[in-house]
Amino acid sequence: MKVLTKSTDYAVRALLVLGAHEGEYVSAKKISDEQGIPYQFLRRILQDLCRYGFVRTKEGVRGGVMLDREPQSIRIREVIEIFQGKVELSECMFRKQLCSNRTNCVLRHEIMRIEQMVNREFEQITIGKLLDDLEVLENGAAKKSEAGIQER
Amino acid sequence: MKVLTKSTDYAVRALLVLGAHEGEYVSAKKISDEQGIPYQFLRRILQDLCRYGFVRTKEGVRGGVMLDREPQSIRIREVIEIFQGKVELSECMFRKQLCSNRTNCVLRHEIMRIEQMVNREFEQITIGKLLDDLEVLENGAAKKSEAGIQER
DNA sequence: ATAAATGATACTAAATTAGTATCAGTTAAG
DNA sequence: CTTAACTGATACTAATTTAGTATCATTTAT
Repeated sequence: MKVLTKSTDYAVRALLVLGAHEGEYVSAKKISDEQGIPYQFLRRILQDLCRYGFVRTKEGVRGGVMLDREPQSIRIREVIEIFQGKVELSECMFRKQLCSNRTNCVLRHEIMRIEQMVNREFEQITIGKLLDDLEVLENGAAKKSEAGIQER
Repeated sequence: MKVLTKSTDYAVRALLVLGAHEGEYVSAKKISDEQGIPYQFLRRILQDLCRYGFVRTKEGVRGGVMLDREPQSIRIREVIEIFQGKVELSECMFRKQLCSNRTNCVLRHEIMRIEQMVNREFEQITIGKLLDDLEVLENGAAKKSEAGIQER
């Protein structure tokens, strides 16, 4: 049972990189190299993020991709929904108006409950929050930044 | 994002049927017909459930499958693990001792938290509990049992 | 003019999930 | 003592989803 696909994972990672460079255009090439994400795959992901208004792009030399929303406003749930669709139950339960057999219903009910929980959780996690976590991590690891050393 | 596969869904439904007939051998054929589950598919699922000790089987005429554990002791988490493996994160995060890059770590951390939640939930749902829910449903639908009809 | 970028989109490959088929062996019952 | 109703074991195919590659056109800074 895998929760996140590569697409979602890569998208989040790309958004984090962009969040760390707000206001700048960063090229897909750079993100790809930095994060070890297959270039063409990442390209498509970024195009999707653009279509959905998460990022804006600029063509040509010195172009690239830039966040187009506040990091704190970008919820992981949204990202998951773009690349994996809505969290849904054992789907069998949807087709046929309402599940024809009762045994189905009871499981369905429990699963819907759990899925709502999961959705609420993913709703609370934002790119902004993850960036904060990242910062804490970096500062903990080695308190640099005194000399203004930029790290990865 | 699909939570349960057909295998798990079918397995749970089969276990519910068996739980409703404790102490009797029920044939795969009957379960298949009753629940609309592809016969051969169900057969394999039942064999797995047998290997893992959830049910016992009896060959030959009048044979079939019977629960081999208390319904209340069978946790949905166990069933999911048999057919879908452990609930795991975006796997990319496991390979390589610990995720090589930091951006990975922060998401990973959150996802592990959520997955633990989900696991705890699925741990709480048992076949016995679902059977109880079912009973409530049925009684609500048409209150018989006044005449002492044994139900489950 | 050219190199560095994205836009759009088609294609392939790999993995997972779902479903089918076959044959051998067991057993109750007529 | 045969037959029909069962499971055991396992191989196979099909469908779907996920992952990754490739190509060509267009834009733009230098």
